[in-house]
Amino acid sequence: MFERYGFHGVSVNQIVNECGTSKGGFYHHFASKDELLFVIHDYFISYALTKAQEAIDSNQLPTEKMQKIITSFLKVFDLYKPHISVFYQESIYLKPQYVKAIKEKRQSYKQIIFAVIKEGIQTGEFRPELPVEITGMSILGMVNWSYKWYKKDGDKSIEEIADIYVDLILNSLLTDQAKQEWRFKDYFLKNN
Amino acid sequence: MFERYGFHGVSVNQIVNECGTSKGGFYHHFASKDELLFVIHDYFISYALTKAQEAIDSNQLPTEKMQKIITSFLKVFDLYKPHISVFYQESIYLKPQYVKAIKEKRQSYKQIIFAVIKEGIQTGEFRPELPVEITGMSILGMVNWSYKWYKKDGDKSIEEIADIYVDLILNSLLTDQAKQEWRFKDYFLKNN
DNA sequence: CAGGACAGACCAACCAGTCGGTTTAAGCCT
DNA sequence: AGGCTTAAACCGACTGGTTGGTCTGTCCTG
Repeated sequence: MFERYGFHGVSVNQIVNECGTSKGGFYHHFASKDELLFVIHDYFISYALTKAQEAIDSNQLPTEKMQKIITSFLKVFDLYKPHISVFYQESIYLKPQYVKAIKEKRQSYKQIIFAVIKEGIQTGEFRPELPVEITGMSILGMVNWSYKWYKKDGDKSIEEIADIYVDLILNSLLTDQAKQEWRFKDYFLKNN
Repeated sequence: MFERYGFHGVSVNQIVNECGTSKGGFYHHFASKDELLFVIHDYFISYALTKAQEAIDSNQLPTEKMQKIITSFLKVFDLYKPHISVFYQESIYLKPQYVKAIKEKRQSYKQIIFAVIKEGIQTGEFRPELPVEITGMSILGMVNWSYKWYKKDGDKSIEEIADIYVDLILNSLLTDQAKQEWRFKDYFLKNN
């Protein structure tokens, strides 16, 4: 077996070749390959966190907050697909300091989602029998996974996908009573 | 910077050391590291596929089929968590022949889920306004992602998590009419 | 002419895979 | 039962090649 296929993610040599630069240039700007990966991750996670924070800081109903979070979450995949793909290929064996920093930001995002679900249950919009953590993780998983299949030139735009996800999620979360309220009707897909 | 942390997944040396065997022994049983990874993946994906196939071959309502698929899907994470973890760390740069074989099995699984959703829409159990592919991918993502956080000794058992996921998914899928039918009541969480 | 930006040869570490040799154990003959 | 044969199981030093990172030096700009 002689064939090799480029084993372990993207090497620094590949990066500098495709950028038309050099090893020296690269290490002049980044302390290590780990740092580059961290910066790439920070770029898109910061966008997601900012948008989610904006949503929960607003004076809106939990349903509306959830809609805004899901929509901006999916938007991240549209804006930063390349960043995210690099990161998911490489992320496993970063130095502990970088892993820590990344985990903290992801933890914050998770907590925002949990907080909205809790608030929605308190206001009576969301079903009280739902366990906050598992429900939150299911939402995170459902949306996060879409980076694996979403294509910019696919059948559906990111906004259309977001509308579908919001419909699916709110159908799971809202109480029967809340679903019948007029103010929420715009969040559901039209029954053709 | 001298420190190294074992960069790219698990090396063959690490594997044979921890197994108390040797390079020679390893390559006596496997043609390549790729083949080992393929065998590991095939082990758990075959279980999932078999269970899902059993579900759709049964003479049951789409709702019941979906419940069986989700439950067995989650069970895979309980049974094969180590296999799955190894695979997700390593999978990116397999030789094309292995990638092809793996993608085919994953494609089959996807098609089974799509088929159940289609059938459910045809029988009137599931909401006709839902797009089959996106809905299917959202279910796949939601369940698949749980390998990242599920712990055997966590708060909730895999069966409890499955019950919650089935509730969430069926609340998204079922029509208002179907939800009120007596025969589906057991699939929903109790309203305490 | 000073200092940041960049180039690329170079290095030690590490990787998947090889190969000649050794151990183990089962089958067979007497 | 005990020796003989044979092949599979297993070992680990070794190889060719790639990796992340370093270092010396050059270029460019103020």
